[in-house]
Amino acid sequence: MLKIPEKTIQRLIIYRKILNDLRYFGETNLFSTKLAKIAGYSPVQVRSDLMVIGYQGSPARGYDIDNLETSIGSFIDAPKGEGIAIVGVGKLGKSMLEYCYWKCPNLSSIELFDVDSKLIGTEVEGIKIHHIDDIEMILSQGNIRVAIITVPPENAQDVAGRLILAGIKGILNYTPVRLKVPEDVFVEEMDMIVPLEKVSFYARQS
Amino acid sequence: MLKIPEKTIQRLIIYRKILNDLRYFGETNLFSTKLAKIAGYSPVQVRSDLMVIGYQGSPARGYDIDNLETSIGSFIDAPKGEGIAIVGVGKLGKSMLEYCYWKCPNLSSIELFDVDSKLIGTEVEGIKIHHIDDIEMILSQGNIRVAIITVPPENAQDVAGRLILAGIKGILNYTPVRLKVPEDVFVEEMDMIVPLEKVSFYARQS
DNA sequence: TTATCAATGTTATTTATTTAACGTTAAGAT
DNA sequence: ATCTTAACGTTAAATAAATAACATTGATAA
Ligand SMILES: NC(=O)c1ccc[n+]([C@@H]2O[C@H](COP(=O)([O-])OP(=O)(O)OC[C@H]3O[C@@H](n4cnc5c(N)ncnc54)[C@H](O)[C@@H]3O)[C@@H](O)[C@H]2O)c1
Ligand SMILES: NC(=O)c1ccc[n+]([C@@H]2O[C@H](COP(=O)([O-])OP(=O)(O)OC[C@H]3O[C@@H](n4cnc5c(N)ncnc54)[C@H](O)[C@@H]3O)[C@@H](O)[C@H]2O)c1
Repeated sequence: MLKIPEKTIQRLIIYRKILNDLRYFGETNLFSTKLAKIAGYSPVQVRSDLMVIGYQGSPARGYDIDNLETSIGSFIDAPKGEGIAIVGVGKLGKSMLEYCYWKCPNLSSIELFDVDSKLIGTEVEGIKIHHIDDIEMILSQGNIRVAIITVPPENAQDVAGRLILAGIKGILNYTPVRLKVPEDVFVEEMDMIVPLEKVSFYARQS
Repeated sequence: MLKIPEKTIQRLIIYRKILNDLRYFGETNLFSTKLAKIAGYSPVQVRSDLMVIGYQGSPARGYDIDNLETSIGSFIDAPKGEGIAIVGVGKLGKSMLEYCYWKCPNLSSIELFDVDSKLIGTEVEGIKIHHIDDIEMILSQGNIRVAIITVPPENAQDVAGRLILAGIKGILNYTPVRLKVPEDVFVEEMDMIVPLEKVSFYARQS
């Protein structure tokens, strides 16, 4: 299979979100120029990205919003929806859970894990918190491949190891720890310190 | 001035963090190979990144950790420390504030803003929350160029506009809204939905 | 019916970034 | 003292990504 650049995938996801918003406002079609303008890229960029998923527009009417949104969806999304695990249901974990719960479009299930005995068995958004020791058992049942880590830094590597044993292939890492993982596990760093320092650097340049 | 790639800046920040950790454990020097291994890049990448800041190591002893950390710092950091504004002191904003307050190394000041009359005047971590209407007045005094937006999506664009009027040049945007900003304002998207869908996509491929 | 035109899909070019190659350096061994 | 060697700094090559160029499409109007 031919390798699709991460940046392209990222932009496709952004296009999809924009299309969804526009559809909500009753728009039915648009040209690459408009999509590019909203997304903040060039029209050529947009067109060549759409080439990747093989979507065909019309020179006269541009792209059909409904259609294109569906096409991107069937390219990006898991066919049966994605299940995720959130490990560490503290302040940040709870915030992320609530956000996912209300805002993520293609989420089929959420599992919660912690070690705090005061939390185990309680519910957030109607979802029960399990003990981290049960993670392999619980994840072996469903088809959950993605996890969010929001535990204290000192437990992050240990948790990552357990997640991988339980079959997790993608991680959103909110801790400042650089996790050691096998090659086939995809980690996305969510810590704010790197972006904050980067923004601070560029803000100073301008 | 010659343009430095964003990726290089990002990696330099990561190197610095690693060096800091190693120094904490009493290490005094290291080779590009080791730094690369921990950071997850190639040794050549590391060496050519360090070339950008003009740091010289020794073929025999590699890099002096203390020295290199300082060199990266004086290249990346604002000389007098960076001040930031956090707009929207809700669940997420508070979480970010506490994290910055305890974890950010080069932060000289934090200003908080909200609209909720129940919050105005109260303190978090000893920092008073101001009304958003006072933002221009307050930011005009200090040298704050960076802001974090954690308000509801419907207010994000309005807040961004006010921040820019108040002289902000860099934004960490935690809302799912794609902000319209002038060319010289640097925006970093912090929303989790794009990364989550991306990770989900790649997790499925592997 | 056919000419026009604006926007598309695709290939070619340019630019940016990463990786490889190689000469240089200095500590430690002979 | 000089040889060896492993790691550095730098230049050159390769790869990846974005942009530009251009041929193609099909709706519209003469
Ligand atoms: N990315 C960011 O911008 C950002 C912002 C704030 C916090 N953080 C990081 O996120 C993490 C969580 O922060 P928080 O403020 O929510 O902390 P918190 O203390 O409120 O929550 C941590 C939770 O993890 C649980 N936990 C501890 N060890 C565990 C384990 N082995 N398995 C499962 N659960 C475990 C704790 O019981 C607790 O409920 C920290 O690493 C913090 O540094 C990141
Ligand atoms: N990036 C992520 O992963 C992530 C996660 C959770 C939430 N979010 C987003 O972050 C934002 C905040 O989420 P939250 O859960 O903290 O919401 P919240 O309602 O707890 O907090 C929002 C705060 O913003 C204040 N506010 C509203 N309008 C304002 C204005 N014009 N100026 C200043 N302050 C104003 C409110 O008074 C409130 O205190 C939302 O946009 C949400 O979608 C993002």
